[in-house]
Amino acid sequence: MGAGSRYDGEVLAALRREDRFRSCQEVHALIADSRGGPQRPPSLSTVYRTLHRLAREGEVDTIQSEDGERLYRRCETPSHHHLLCRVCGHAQEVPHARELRTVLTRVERSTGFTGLAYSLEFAGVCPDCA
Amino acid sequence: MGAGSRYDGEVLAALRREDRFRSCQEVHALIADSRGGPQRPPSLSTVYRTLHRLAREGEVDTIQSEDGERLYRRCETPSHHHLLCRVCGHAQEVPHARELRTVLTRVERSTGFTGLAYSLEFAGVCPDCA
DNA sequence: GAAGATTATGATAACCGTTTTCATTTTGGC
DNA sequence: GCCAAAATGAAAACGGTTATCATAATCTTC
Ligand SMILES: [Mn+2]
Ligand SMILES: [Mn+2]
Ligand SMILES: [Zn+2]
Ligand SMILES: [Zn+2]
Repeated sequence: MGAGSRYDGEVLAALRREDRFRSCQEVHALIADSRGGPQRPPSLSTVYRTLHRLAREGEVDTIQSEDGERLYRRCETPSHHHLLCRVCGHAQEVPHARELRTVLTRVERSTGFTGLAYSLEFAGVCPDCA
Repeated sequence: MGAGSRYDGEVLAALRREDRFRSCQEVHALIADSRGGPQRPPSLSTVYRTLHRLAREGEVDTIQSEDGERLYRRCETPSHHHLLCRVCGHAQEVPHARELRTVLTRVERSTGFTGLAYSLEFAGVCPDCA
């Protein structure tokens, strides 16, 4: 059932090229650049389809930029939050914050909501940009 | 310096009509519906401009829906997180979680990032939908 | 390995929320 | 009222994403 694309490897490699979230069009350009020779890169359609599927399969994480662009990143650890540099866009994973367990049960009890989930993201200025 | 629109009142009233995040086009439709008589509603452009400015001024909060739509809500408390029902879309504010102070300083120290900010959102199933 | 069915790909158009443009209308100061 | 400044409406432009469909690659079965 390997319902995969022949470009999965190159797409994931492009995402790993630098530690930041990338748009589909950036990934497409990165793949094109990484091919010196005359071999043609995948079409933009294929990159869109591949990233969409990789996200659905949980292979890549997605966020939405402020202007509605979908950005992708290949994450390493299973449970983490994202920390982004506001200046250079550098992204890194920070370990899951245990304190959120307490918060979660408190919110569940005080509101009556069930099946609670959360999303926590950080933004700041990285050491290089400071 | 009241650089406001003559429709601010109606836009905010539409947002308050029901407790959920609304898109610009929804707000536009709500305003149109709320006018029984022959008086014409504001144009869609004006609603876009008004919501954009109200968000910039901090009068309304914005989030991005999964498909990239910008959604707006008129919030009441100064510091809070959002809790959304996955079924009906109901939104409510939950008080700011103090535990995040600890998390924030820990992330700052362990990563070297400065000027850290966070965004924490909750989603679940509200009592009515359960 | 050939024939046919199935799936992936590429080029293009369609889609849709949002922004820009600009002519017209409304507002505010004098 | 008169003029300048700001707001509005209608339409076009924009940009990221998805849908379409003909073609190409891959897989199945014999
Ligand atoms: Mn991640
Ligand atoms: Mn809010
Ligand atoms: Zn940086
Ligand atoms: Zn509900």
